[in-house]
Amino acid sequence: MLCSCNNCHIKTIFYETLISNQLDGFCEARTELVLSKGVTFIRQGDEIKSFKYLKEGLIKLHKVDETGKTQIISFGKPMDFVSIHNIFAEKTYSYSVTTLEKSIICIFDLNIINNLVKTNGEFARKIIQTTTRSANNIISNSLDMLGRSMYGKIARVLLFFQEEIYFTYGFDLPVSRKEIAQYTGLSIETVIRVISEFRKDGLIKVYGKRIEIIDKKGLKAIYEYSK
Amino acid sequence: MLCSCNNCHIKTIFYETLISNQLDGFCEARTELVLSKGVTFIRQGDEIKSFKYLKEGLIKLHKVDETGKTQIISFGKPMDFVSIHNIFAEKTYSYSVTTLEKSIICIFDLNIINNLVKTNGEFARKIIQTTTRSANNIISNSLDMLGRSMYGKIARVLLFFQEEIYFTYGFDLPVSRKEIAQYTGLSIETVIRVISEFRKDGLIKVYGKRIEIIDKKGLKAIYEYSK
DNA sequence: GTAAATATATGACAAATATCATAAAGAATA
DNA sequence: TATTCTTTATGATATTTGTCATATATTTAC
Repeated sequence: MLCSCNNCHIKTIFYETLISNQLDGFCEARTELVLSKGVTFIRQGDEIKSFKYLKEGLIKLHKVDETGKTQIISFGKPMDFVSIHNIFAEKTYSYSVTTLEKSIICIFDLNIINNLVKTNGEFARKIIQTTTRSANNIISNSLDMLGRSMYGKIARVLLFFQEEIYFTYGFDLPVSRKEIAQYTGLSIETVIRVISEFRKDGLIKVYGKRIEIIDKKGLKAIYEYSK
Repeated sequence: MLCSCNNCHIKTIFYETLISNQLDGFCEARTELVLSKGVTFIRQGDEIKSFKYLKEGLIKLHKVDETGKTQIISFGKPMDFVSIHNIFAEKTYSYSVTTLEKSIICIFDLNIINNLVKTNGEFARKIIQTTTRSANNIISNSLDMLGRSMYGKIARVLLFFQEEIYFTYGFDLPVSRKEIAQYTGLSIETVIRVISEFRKDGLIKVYGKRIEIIDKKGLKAIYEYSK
């Protein structure tokens, strides 16, 4: 069965808003794509033809600015809408999307979604709600970053992976120091140095990509007092 | 007549998507509010009861974080939806809104808008489009700021007021140096110093709040090469 | 498996930005 | 008008962050 995943946010929206015959057609129109780590499956400038949804895995949204510098906009986790920030507003993507781990993407034809928005107001309302929340998250994030020192920025990144992605104190960082630099706006060396300092201060243990958070309170304090 | 403003974006959406009897009821339900400079008409934490639209003037969206520091999120100009970023997603505002100049706000009851979204899919689609575009602007803005030096940040602010608000090379800055600091994440002294430097370098003339852009190309070059 | 490329790490130094102090000008208030 | 408060301004100095150089470890390509 195609629409059988547990905890599927979009399925929940469908069940809450669609009448059952709409739901059936919808599930049949779904495509599932299994992608390995490091695959760029949406490219900045590509025409938007489908609505994508992250079922499993981890992704990054990133873009290249006029000067050629790469910036990471945000990280996406399961149940996130991948393509929301442009899909309803523009014809092409203004950013790229790349998997950071093996991921499963659900793909719906854009016309079907658009049609549902047009013909089902309750569905539309839910979509507005979800896209707005997601955009709000990105906005709070960048505003937050803008006001913090390098220590606060790095602490936030580590806490993000611990609290929102892996839930355990030990985990393998899915991003390189360079990618953390692209996300925080810091230089690579600064990122490496701050991680080293955290290690020397006994806040974390580091074995290459492997991070173990030893003193979470301390890390959180650094984050909070870093304004 | 209540719905008689030219260039009203929301009226355009209505005309394009509503049938005429819906439109009539809508215009009658509208309230217009004239506010002088410096009035905070939406407060962080307030319950969201209406949909607000900036007809004339200039506003700032701002918030206070946990540490008590004020941040300016964005500036709003005529035809901007004031309340979009929370209205469909949350029950209360996560930011405040204050006039920077005498402004006129159009107010619609939230229930009416919500009803239209539910019953008119084309209207819903337009609302999604507008809110998404606005959120995208804020996101590009903060990402852009994150990657620039103090010179680039200040140049951007000055160019913003010239290109998007006043259109003339000479204008009165509607914000204090302190507010520019809250917007850019720089310290007040740095903002003042950079403006002074721009003046000493002949890029602008400064008479208190009055700014005259002398060398726009130069300012733009500083902005662009400031990554 | 070896070579090349990339990622991590650290030191030394330079540049960018913040902080503290002080002062003058303007705006708000009594 | 005098007084207080806020804003703008600038210097001196400290702190933060970036750049360049170099080294080792790790990954990728052949």
